[in-house]
Amino acid sequence: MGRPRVTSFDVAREAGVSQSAVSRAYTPGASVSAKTRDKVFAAAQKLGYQPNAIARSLISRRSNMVGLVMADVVNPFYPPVLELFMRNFREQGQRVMLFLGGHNQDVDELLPQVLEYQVDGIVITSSTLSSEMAAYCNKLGTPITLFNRYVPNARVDSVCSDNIDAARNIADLFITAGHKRLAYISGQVNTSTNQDRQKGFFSRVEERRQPMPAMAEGDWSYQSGFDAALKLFTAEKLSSGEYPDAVFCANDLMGLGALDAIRCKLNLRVPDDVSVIGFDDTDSCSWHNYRLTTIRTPVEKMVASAVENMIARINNPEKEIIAALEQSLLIVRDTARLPEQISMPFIKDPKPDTAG
Amino acid sequence: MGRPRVTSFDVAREAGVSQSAVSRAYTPGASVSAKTRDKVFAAAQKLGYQPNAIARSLISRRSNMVGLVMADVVNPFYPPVLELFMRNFREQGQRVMLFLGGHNQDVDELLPQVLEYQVDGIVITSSTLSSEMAAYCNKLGTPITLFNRYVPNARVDSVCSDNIDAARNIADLFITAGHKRLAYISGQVNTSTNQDRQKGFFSRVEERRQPMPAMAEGDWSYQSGFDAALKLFTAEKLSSGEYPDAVFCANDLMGLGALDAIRCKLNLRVPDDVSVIGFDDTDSCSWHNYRLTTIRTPVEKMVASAVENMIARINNPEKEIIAALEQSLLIVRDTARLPEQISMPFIKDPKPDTAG
DNA sequence: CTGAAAGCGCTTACAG
DNA sequence: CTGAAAGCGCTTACAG
Repeated sequence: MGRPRVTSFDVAREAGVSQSAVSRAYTPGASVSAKTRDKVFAAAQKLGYQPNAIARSLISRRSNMVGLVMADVVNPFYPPVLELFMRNFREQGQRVMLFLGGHNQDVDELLPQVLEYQVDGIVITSSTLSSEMAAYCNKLGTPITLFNRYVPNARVDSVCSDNIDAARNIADLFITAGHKRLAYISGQVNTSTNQDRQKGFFSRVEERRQPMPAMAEGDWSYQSGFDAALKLFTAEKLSSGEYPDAVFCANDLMGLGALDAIRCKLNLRVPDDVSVIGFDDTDSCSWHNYRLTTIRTPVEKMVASAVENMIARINNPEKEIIAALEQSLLIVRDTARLPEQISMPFIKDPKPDTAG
Repeated sequence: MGRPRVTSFDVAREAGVSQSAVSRAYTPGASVSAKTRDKVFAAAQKLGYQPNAIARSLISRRSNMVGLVMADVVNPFYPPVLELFMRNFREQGQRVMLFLGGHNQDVDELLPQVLEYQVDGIVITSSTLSSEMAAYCNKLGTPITLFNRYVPNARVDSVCSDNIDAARNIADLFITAGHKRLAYISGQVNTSTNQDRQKGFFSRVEERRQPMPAMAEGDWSYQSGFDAALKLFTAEKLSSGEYPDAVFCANDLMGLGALDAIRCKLNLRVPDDVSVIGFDDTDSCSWHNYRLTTIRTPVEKMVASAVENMIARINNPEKEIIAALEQSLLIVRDTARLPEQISMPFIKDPKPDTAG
C-alpha cells in the first residue's frame, strides 16, 4: 500500500547511469559494458531493486507466463502431469498461471480470464474448447495446446496418447489368452477418454468375432469401480459360473476398486478366476497388495513435447500445427493372465524384493 | 507476433466516447451512465476487446494474482489442498501463479521470481523462508502466509494443524488401549512435520512412563513404509513375540505400506496382533482393503482461513498477524485397537455397505 | 456523468 | 557503449 517502489530510475540515479543502462544491465545480450553492469547491480543490491515483470510484459508484449488449465487435480493421474508441466515450463523460463476447470464448456468460460493476463500460450489438459474460442485465441495470437484431447481441423496443437489403440490391444490380450467372457468398467461416459477406450476395446472384440463384453458404468473413482464390479458379478452369475473372466477398467482407480470387490467381497482369485487390467499406471498399482497390470501413458514424453512445441510456436506463430499421438506401454504385473506372445510394447514390473 | 491489439482507444473510437469512459465501463462502481456502458460493451463485443490485466496491474498496483508455492504435489496430501486454494482464491477474484519448490532453502531462491510479477500475496505450503526473505517481502509490502509451517516472531501469518497435539493423542490412545511395544515410522527426518509428529508421540510416551517406541526411518513414500515395517519386525522379534504391537506412521502412504508388509509379508493380523495408525486421511485410507485408522487435518478450514486472511491483509497491511493452530480429528476405521474412551475428537467411518 | 492528461515501470529504436 | 525519448494499455485524480 503506497509503499514507494524502487524503480529503475532510482537505481540509475544511485549508480550514476541512465535508466536505459539499468534496463540493459538486466537484459541478456544487451550492449552494456561490464563496468556499467557492475555499477547497476551494486546499486540495485543496495536499494533492493528487482525489475518489474509486469511493466516489462506490457512494453515487450511478452509476459513469460503461460496458462495451464487442468481438469481434475485430485485424480491421481494428474499430479505427476502437473509436476512435469511445471518443471518443463520452468526450464523454458515460463511461469505458470494455473486454472482448474471442469469439462469443455467451462473451459470456454475460463479462457477469457486467462487471456486477460496476456499469457504467451495456453495448455488445456483433458478438455476441449469450442471452435469459436479457438478462432478467437488464434486472432489474438495466443497459441493453444491440447493435452489428451484432439480436435480435427482446428488450428490448435495437440498431444495425446492413443487410447483407442491401447484398448484394442487389451482386447487382443484377453482374447488371445483364452478369456471367454469379457467385461468393461467405464469412466464417465461423456468424456472422450472413456469413449476412446471403450470404442477401441469393443471394436476389437467385434472384429475378433467374440461375444460383446458386459459393461458397467463407473465415474473414474475407486468406489465406482468397486460398485461396478459388484454389478458385473451378480449372485446369479456367480452361482452359474457365468461371471466375467476378464475385466478391463477404464482407469486404475476403478481397477483397484474392482480388484478389492472381486477378491475381498466376492472371494474370487485374481488372475486365476478373473483377469483385471487398468489404465494409467498410477502409483498405487505397484503396491504389494495390488500389483495391477495396467497401461502406462508416456506422460514424460507427452508433456515434454507439449511444452517444447508451445515454446516453438510462441517464437514462431507460423509454425505448422502438430497432432502427436503417442503409443502406450503395457505394464505387466500380477492381475491378468496374458498370452505367450504379447502384441504390444510392454515391460514387466518385477515384484520388488524388499525383504531387506 | 505484431498482431495489433485491440485497445480501449479503439473501443472508444468505435463507441464514440472517450477512452476514460471505456475504462470506467469495466470498473465496477465507477460513475458511468448505463447508456455509455452499453455503447462501450457493444463496441467491445464488435471488436473483440477485453481489458488488458497487465496494463491494469501496472497502473493500479494491484495484480490480482497471488503466488502459491507448493512443496510436493505428488504426495496425495497436496492435490486436495491445491484444489481448495484454487477454488478459494478464485472466489476472491484472485488468479494463482503456481510454483513448485522443494525445501526451505529453495523457497528463498524461488521468492524473487514470484515477487517479480508483483503478486498481491504469497502462500507457502510446508516450507519456511529465511527471516531475511521475510523482511524483504515485508519491505515490499507483499504479505506472506505460511501453510503448515510456523515461524515464531516473524511478521508472517501462518495456519497450521497441531501435529504435536495429534501425535500426543495417538500415544495416549495406544497406551490406554493396552499396547505395550510401540513403534514409530518417521517421514523425512529433517521436515518440521515429521519432527512435530515424532516429538509429540515420544514425549507423551515418556510422560506416561512407558518404554520408548522403536523407530524406523521412512521418507513419506509407500515403499519406505513397507521397508520400515520390515525393519521393525525382524525375524528375531517375530519368533520371540517381542515385535511391536502398535505402529504410528507419520503419514498414510507409509501406513499403507506398513500394513501391506505386516499383513501380506509378515502374516500378522491387524489389529489383533498389531495396531496401525496413519496421518492425513488420504483417499486410499478408506479403500475396502485397507480401512486405515488415521488422523484428518481440517484442510478445508485451514485453506479457507489462509485465503480469507490473505485477502484481508492485502486490503489492510496493518492487520494483526495471525497464527492459527487447528485441531485434528481421529478417523476411526479398522486398523487399530482403541480404548473405550477416546481422548480426542473423532468420527467413525462406517464400512460402506455397497453390496448393491 | 464525462473527457483530457498524467503516469504506472519498463523496453527499444534512434542518434551520438 | 550510452542517453533521451517514445510508448506499451491502462487507471485515476482533476476540472467541467
